[in-house]
Amino acid sequence: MSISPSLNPHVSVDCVIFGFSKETLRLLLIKRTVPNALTELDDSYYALPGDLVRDNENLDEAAARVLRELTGLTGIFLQQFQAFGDPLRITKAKDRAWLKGVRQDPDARVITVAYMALIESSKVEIQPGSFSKGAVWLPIGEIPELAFDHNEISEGALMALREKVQIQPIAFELLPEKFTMSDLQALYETILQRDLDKRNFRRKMLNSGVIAALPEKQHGVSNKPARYYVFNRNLFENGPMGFVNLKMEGSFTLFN
Amino acid sequence: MSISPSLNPHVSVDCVIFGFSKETLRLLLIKRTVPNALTELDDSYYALPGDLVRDNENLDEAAARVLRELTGLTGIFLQQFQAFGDPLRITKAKDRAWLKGVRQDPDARVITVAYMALIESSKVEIQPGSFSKGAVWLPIGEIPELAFDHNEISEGALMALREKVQIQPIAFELLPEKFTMSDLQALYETILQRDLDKRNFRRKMLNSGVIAALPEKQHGVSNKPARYYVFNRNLFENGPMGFVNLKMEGSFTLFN
DNA sequence: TTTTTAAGTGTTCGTTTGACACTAAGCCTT
DNA sequence: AAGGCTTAGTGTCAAACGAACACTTAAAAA
Repeated sequence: MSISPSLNPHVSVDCVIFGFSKETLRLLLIKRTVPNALTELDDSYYALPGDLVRDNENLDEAAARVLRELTGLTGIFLQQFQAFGDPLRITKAKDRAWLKGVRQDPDARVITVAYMALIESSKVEIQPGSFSKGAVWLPIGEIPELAFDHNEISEGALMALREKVQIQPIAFELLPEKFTMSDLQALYETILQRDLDKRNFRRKMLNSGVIAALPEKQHGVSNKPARYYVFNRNLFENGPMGFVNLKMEGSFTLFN
Repeated sequence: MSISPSLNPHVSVDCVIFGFSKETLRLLLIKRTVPNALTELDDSYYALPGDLVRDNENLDEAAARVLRELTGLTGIFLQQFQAFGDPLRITKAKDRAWLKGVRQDPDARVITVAYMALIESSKVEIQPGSFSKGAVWLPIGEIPELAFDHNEISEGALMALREKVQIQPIAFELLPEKFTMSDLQALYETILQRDLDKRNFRRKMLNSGVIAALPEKQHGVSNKPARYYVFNRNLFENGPMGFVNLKMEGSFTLFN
């Protein structure tokens, strides 16, 4: 290890992008292909979308850019949750092979600031571009070995999400505009990994004032049609640059 | 702004060190003297203790080192809370003057990972060394303009502390081994900036099991002597490298 | 002995939580 | 048309918790 200035650590942002579909919480991961695969190893693997922070942007902007370049979306719930900077982050052979194709100094250390994003997965249209070698939504229970320390980062994001969701009404970011109580409950149950009582859940949600009932109900379902609800967007305000911040203070706790 | 590799951002850690004395919450700040003060400006100012992260250490280690080099203490509650990386962090004249004396490339951007530390302030003995130009405990209500974006970082730390303290029993880190209920309540009231009901506070604390009564009471006070309590250290476990992690899960909420 | 100061103590009421089981509405099948 | 299937939707009660509230006690000082 040199101490020359050129080996200052690189600083990147990585986005742990959560979605919810088919009753499962999923992560949006990108497929990396090692450019010059001289090895016999499988030459592709998954990673969190991320990029080096550019000279002229701050960390939030860098994360928003990564998200936009991959999904085309802006104004998404996006929150920094932890910085990772172990000097031994980059040890896997595949990681080193990939870096060689991409960086001037593949031996330099990388410190990454991790963000979590919550998006309604049906909104996402993967953008053509450097990320688009292939991006997939993988259920959180089926995440394979990822690049670098991205497994650890994903775990951290999930833990942070579980905590957040019990304090602030942010889970709605993962649902479409209109949703049923059952949708919402299934989402919370998936995130928290435990069953919630239906009646208590409804009572709590309705009393809290974070959702409002629509006159509309489901159509064409082969059972009693469920009422649709919307999240009460009055609780939100728009932050400095397209970010969404919660106005609501405290007082949103859950169940059982 | 160049894009040459030598202008990779620097990565530093900064420690927001909280202490509690004379019924006030305080920050431990260091005094910086601009080496070649060619200006007429006052040539010293306060900053958060911090340092560049070294090649061979991870972020937690760097923060622990900064804390140790300044205070001589190890095994302190120390927790990362946010990374700051605005490209315009370094604009003040004093900051630039100081950097010129210290860095090879004073124009390079610095991204800092901020930690908060909770220590019993009477334990601190300021160590001789690079920080020791002068270090002081300043009440959080009387923090002057600090270096870089350190005011913003301190504010963030205080907000993070307020949140944390309501969820996990960490405030004890700021008190001596033995303390009275009134000490404890005064601490919470200071952190949360609101009054708490004495009887409800006692009940909550005792029922929660996080403190245990000692047989011992105060001596030589000119009023009814208060009982001493200790924090129940069984709730803690020692983390990988002298860090202290909480075992306790959820279920520690406060009042009013 | 009285005064001053801070410690210590219980109860009541309203709210919130958690446990729990049946009816309603629509489609599908026969 | 009737019955079956599936999911939506609803209320009550008991226990725990939270908030409000005032007097007595122990020690030193005057």
